[in-house]
Amino acid sequence: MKKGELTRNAIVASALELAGLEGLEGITLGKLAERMAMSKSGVFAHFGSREELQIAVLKAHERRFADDVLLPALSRPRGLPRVRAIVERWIEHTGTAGGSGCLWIAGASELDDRPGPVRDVLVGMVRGWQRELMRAIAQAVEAGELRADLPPGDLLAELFGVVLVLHHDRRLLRSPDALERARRVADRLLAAAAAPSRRPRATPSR
Amino acid sequence: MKKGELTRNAIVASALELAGLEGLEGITLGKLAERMAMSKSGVFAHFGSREELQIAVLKAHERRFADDVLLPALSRPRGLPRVRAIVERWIEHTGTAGGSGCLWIAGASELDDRPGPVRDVLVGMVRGWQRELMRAIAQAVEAGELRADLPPGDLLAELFGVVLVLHHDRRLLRSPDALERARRVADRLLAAAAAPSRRPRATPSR
DNA sequence: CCTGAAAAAGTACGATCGTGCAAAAAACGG
DNA sequence: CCGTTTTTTGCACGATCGTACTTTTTCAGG
Repeated sequence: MKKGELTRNAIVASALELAGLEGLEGITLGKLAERMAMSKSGVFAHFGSREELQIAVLKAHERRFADDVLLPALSRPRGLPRVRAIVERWIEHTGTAGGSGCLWIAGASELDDRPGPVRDVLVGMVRGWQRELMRAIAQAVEAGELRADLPPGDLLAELFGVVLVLHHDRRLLRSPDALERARRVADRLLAAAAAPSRRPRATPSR
Repeated sequence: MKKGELTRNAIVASALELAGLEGLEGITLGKLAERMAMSKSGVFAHFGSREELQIAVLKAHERRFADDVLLPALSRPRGLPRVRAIVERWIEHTGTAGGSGCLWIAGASELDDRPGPVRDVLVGMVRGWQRELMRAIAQAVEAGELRADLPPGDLLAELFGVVLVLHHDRRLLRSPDALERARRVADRLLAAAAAPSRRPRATPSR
């Protein structure tokens, strides 16, 4: 019970890479077999079906995403600092992931009209991530660091938008300044959502 | 020189519908032939290749997009009202287009790593649209209705983000309140980007 | 080293894909 | 109505796809 799991992991890793390049639907037993220098049947045997493989890839991405974005931020004090850390790492993750884009974002377009278990898994993961970020925001609101008078879902959506635009502009338009713009806009959004400090210095500019 | 163009248009229309359902890569000569109740070769003959067909579909979408979003807004006075009209219609277009999503957004994910003429056409269209919106924003800045001290590209990105989130949440997560949230967030973003009025009434709420 | 189990390969299948090419059908101008 | 051009069909091709099965190779434990 050793060799099997080992190559299975190798296959998933290779498939994850391939998916970043060609999308979830681009994962093909043939291409994967060639990449792994083994037979199609050999690859297939480790997963009962292609869908199972795709799900395994999604799970691998989830693990990597958690390691890159969420876990490191959890060591920061809860409240605004943690929210900032999450957003910062999220942007970094999306804006630099070696060529390959975020599987969740790419998968959203591919699967949004294709019902099935793969779609369900993806939806669950995205929902889970949104819940996680929402929780961090709620803590910052409780701590009085973020305004309580605007829906937390709105801030979540604004930040999500920054990441989606970053992904879009970097990958489709190859815009070189998408990354720094994302950082700038995220900062401004967080600043606008910050609770007014005790002594508000009006227009700190100038 | 009549019948040909007629069926060609019908094919493109059907393909546009299909693309909204299955994505640009989901356009298949077979499926299209079935939909049109004609032979694969009959469909194929009107376009020299599948890529040509995809490009024709992209152009059809562009025309529809211009008719729905840009043209009606051009009748509004230039400046902030026109910007507002564009954003409003853009959100409506993205948030209600009968089930089918925005081809540009869906295509962005499919084509971002697939070089070729189709990708080039898509990039050109998106760039053109951004330029158009940027122009409207610049006019509002010139008119003194929007602050001049923040990069116009930033506002563009923020608004683009709203639309991308709307598309994502509606189609993948089937979130029922995505549309109203998009309107709310867009309003807030525009308000935040508005130039401070002569006599600023602080916090008009309450 | 031998043996039973696990992993990988081999092979075949029906589908569907985009595309070429020759034949047929339909549309059109005189 | 006829002849020509345009539009559409029919058929074939090589590729690739996911999957079911049988067989071979590789591995691990006594």
